[in-house]
Amino acid sequence: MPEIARRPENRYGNRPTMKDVAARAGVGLKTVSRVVNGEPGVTADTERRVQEAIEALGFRRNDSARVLRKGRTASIGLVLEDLADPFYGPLSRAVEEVARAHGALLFNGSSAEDPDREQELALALCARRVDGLVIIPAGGDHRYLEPEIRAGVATVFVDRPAGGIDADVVLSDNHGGARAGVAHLVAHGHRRIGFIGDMPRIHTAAERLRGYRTAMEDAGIPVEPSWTSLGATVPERVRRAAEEMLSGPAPVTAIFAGNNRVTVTVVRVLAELGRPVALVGFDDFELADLLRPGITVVAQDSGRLGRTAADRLFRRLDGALVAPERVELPTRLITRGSGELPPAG
Amino acid sequence: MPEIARRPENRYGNRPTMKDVAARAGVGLKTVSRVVNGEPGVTADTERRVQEAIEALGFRRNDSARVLRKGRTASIGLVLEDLADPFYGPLSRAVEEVARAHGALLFNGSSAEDPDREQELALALCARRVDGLVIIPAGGDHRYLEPEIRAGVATVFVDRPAGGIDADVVLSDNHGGARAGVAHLVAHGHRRIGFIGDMPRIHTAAERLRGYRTAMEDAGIPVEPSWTSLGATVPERVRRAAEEMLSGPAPVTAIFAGNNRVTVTVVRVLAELGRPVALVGFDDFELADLLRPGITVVAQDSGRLGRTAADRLFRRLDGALVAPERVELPTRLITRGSGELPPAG
DNA sequence: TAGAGCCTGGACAACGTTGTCACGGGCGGG
DNA sequence: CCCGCCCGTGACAACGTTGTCCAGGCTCTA
Repeated sequence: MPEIARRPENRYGNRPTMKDVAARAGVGLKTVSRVVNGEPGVTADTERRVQEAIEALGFRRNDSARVLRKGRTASIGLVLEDLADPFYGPLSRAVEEVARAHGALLFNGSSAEDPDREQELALALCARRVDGLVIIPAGGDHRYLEPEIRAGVATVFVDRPAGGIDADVVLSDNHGGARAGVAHLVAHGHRRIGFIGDMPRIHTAAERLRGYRTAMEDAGIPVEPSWTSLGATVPERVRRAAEEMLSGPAPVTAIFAGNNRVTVTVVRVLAELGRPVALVGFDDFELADLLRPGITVVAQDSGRLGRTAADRLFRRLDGALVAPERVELPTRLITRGSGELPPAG
Repeated sequence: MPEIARRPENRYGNRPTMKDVAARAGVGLKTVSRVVNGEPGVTADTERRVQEAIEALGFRRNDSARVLRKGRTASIGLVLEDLADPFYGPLSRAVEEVARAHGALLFNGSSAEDPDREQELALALCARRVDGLVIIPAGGDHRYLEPEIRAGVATVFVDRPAGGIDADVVLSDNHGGARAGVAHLVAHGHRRIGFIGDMPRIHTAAERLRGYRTAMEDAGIPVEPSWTSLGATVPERVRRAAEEMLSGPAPVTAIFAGNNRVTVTVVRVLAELGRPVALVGFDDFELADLLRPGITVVAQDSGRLGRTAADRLFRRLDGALVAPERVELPTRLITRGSGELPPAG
């Protein structure tokens, strides 16, 4: 009966370990570890022998084992809504850069705006023992993270606040931004101003709606129910909402769009309409300046959101034991033409 | 002398382990493992006791240790050029979805078009023992991955081919796409056609240039050196290149733009010019249809690139021992107006 | 030249999990 | 009624690394 190979054939495809390197170099295990980690206490000659063995075998340290031993994984997790959404690209990249500066790798996952999936992802990342989490909440209840945070997972929420727990949050000034955007329309003579936004269970959507209402109240304009559309932002629905507001005996003369997907659809509707209607959108987007007219927007800096959040996270990992904080970043109104159109009719 | 705590204070923030759960439930370690993993052979009563202990302690399995024992990490790495680039968003998301379907998590890193950084990232991921890698090459030499691939890391290259090693590659038909785009301009009567692209050391850029040359040759048009601009795609340079081609006694009447960043800059230049110049761009981009004229593009499906690559990767992980293959996905010409302008002058 | 101290290197345990195996008790069949 | 089998359970080793500690040989000084 032939001897069965002891090493299971396909663990890491039978990778060499420090033990193998040590055997080949004729030194002890720990000496290899020292060389690999650049620790002092190894003579030049020994080091050379070890290096040669490493080269020859194609050894690469198994960071999984290292992690197990050291207790830190040097990795963080980012849970966002959709990697494919241009808004999250710069945010994601910014988080990555900060992580890189701290020698950490980044796990990335999309919740697809589904609270269950967000939880599943976040907990899977915790099981991997990421050192920290940056979460763009999809759900409104994050108590499931309580044991994790207590156990030391640094956690920062971005773009939307956490629900039910006390944690760091980095937000844009959605209320103030929307208020300023709508006030801008008012300043240009509009009174019948429509608002098309996302489901109000999403915090940013609710805040922007609130900003709209505040601005209208500031201007002493009572808001007609038909001027407001909340709900899914699939193009067909936005299109229908816009068309309804723009028809009838007293149509709106300006629209405030609650996010970039809405803005784009509204631009399409207006292009077909022929009649000039003022438009201000929340979120900047590429090429907004190239359209005719250029689209006036309330811009938030998604890269800065990510950088701020990641900075906070690593400060916490570096031992800062400050109380959880809520940071609100300012928005910026960029005028390009569409928001400065006078009311028609 | 007080007893010093045995448990180092801040490993995983002193998380409970299976051992702790076992002690609390009054069962053996392995029984906890069985419950956690849903293995059979545990009575309902025992299971209940274990579950209670898990809840009470807030236990979560340490997948790092699990990985060490099992040899598979259920994670894959994606090395791309820039997460913030809209082209990579859908690609990244597609890879993530496939990974998710296979129960794997996704590491994500940007090489910033720097070969050293690509290598550093890829090797860091290998050290974490990712099961597989999806790489969008920044460099032209990937022999550094040879030992890793031999050791069993499934590797698929996307968007650009690997250098120096035999591995799976998923590409767009850059040559054919560019050729078709330029031929489209020729068909609309243009003969003096400019090409503005990226550095030819980037494979896609070189292929698209080749496609341009093939199309010109097909049409029997000799290419003037001044019609071609290759190099960094920072806006200022593209702008200068475009302005040069468009001036002089025999300016180009059409421009083929080698990627979406170039296209956008060219659109800006043309908008300022006032004179109609035909334009076809490689890569589609959002809102291309809303510009006046709409921008005609050669579109590639970045999501499909990612999906195809990830599918291949997991097929390999599932044991398929097929030879490395080169897959080329078709591109699609989308006419929107800018490519159908007749030559001016 | 002898003793003290330093410097290099290795043996060993531990990290938290899973695979292997053995043990004991209950039950069914002969 | 007894034997054997199966089922539930737990002890133990192993995964690959790092931290601790000790041994042995060297150098430097008195």
